[in-house]
Amino acid sequence: VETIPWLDETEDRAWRAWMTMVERLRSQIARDLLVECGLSEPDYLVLVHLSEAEDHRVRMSELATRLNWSKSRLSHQLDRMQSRGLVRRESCPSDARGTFAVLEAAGLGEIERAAPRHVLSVRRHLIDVLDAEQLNALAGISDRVIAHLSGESACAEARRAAEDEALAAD
Amino acid sequence: VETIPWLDETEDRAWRAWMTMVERLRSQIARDLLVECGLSEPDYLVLVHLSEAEDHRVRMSELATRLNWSKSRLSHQLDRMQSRGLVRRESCPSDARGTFAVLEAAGLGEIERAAPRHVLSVRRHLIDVLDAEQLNALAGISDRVIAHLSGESACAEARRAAEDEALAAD
DNA sequence: AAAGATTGACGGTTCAATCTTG
DNA sequence: CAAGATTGAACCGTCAATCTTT
Repeated sequence: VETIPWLDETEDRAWRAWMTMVERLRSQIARDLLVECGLSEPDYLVLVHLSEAEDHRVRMSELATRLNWSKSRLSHQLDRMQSRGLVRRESCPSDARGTFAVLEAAGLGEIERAAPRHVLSVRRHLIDVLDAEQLNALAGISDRVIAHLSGESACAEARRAAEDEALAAD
Repeated sequence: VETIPWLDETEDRAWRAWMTMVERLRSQIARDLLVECGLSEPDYLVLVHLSEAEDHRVRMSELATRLNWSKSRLSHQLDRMQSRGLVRRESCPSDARGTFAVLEAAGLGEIERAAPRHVLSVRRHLIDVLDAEQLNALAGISDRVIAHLSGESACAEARRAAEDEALAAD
C-alpha cells in the first residue's frame, strides 16, 4: 500500500516549516507596508516597475509579463490604482490594441516614501535574521526550484501519466 | 543620504529569488490541487486538521489557532465548505458560546482522495528538486525566521522608534 | 469586560467570456 | 485566427463592527 512516496520525517519537517515561514513572513511584510505606507504588495510592485521604467510608462502586456501576472489581474489592479490617482492609462499610438500604464506624480511620491520603509521591513524580518551562509543557501534553493518549475512544463504530461499509474496501482 | 540600509547585491538577489520562488511554487501547488482534486489550499488544510482530530471535530477557536488563521477567516472558510457539504457546524454542549467544526463523510472522502496527489505535487515541485543538504538548510532557515517573527512582537515598539529616527535623519 | 464566533464591506485573484485590432 | 486588453462572476482574506455568553 506504499506505492505513494509519502514524505519522511525530515522532508515533512522542511515542508511544514517552509509553509509556516511563507505564510507568516508574507503577511507580516504586507501588513507593515499597508500600515506604514498605505500600499498593498501588488500596489508596491506595480509602482516599483513603473518608477524604474523609461518615461514612467510600460505597456500592459509587458508589465504583466515582468510581474508574472495574468493580463486580467493587472487590468483589475490598474483599475483600483487609477481610481486612487496613482497611475493612469494611455492609448498606444503605434498599435491601436495597446495600452500604456503610466505612473502619476502621486504614485511616484508614494513609492519614494514607501521604498525605504519596505526595505527596512524586509531586512528586519528576513535578511538580518539569517547569517551569510543561510542567505546564500536561500538564494541557491530558490534558484533551483524556480529553474525546475520553469523547465518542467515541457515534460509535464509524461510525469502526470506515470503518477496516475502509481495512484491506480495503490 | 545612506542612513537607510539598502540591500546589497547578495541580499537583493536572495530576496528577489525567494519572492519569485514563493509566488511560483505556491501557485503551482495550489493549481495542481485545484485541478486534480477540486480543492483549494485552505480547503485542504481544514480537511487535514479535521480528519486527524478526535471524533473528526475541533472547536472553531482551536482550529483557527492551529491554522494560525483569524477567527473571521475560518468562519468564512467554513461557510463555503459547509455549503459544499464537506463540513458542518455543531454547537458545543459545555459552552454555549462555542461551535464545533465537524468533518462530513463527503469531506473525509475528498481528503483521502486528495492527500496522495498533493504529496506528489509537493514532492515533484520542491522536495525532490533539492538535495539533502538544501532540504536541511531550508528547514533551518524557516525555523529561524519563524522564531524571530514569533519573538519580535515584544520589542516591536522600540525598533519602530529607532527606524523612524533613521528615516527622519535621511 | 473578555472570550467565542459571526457578519458585511472591501480589496485581491482566478477563470471564462468578450471585444477590438493586427 | 493571434494578440492586447477588459469585464463580470465567484472565491479568498482582512478589517472593523457586532452579538452572545462567561
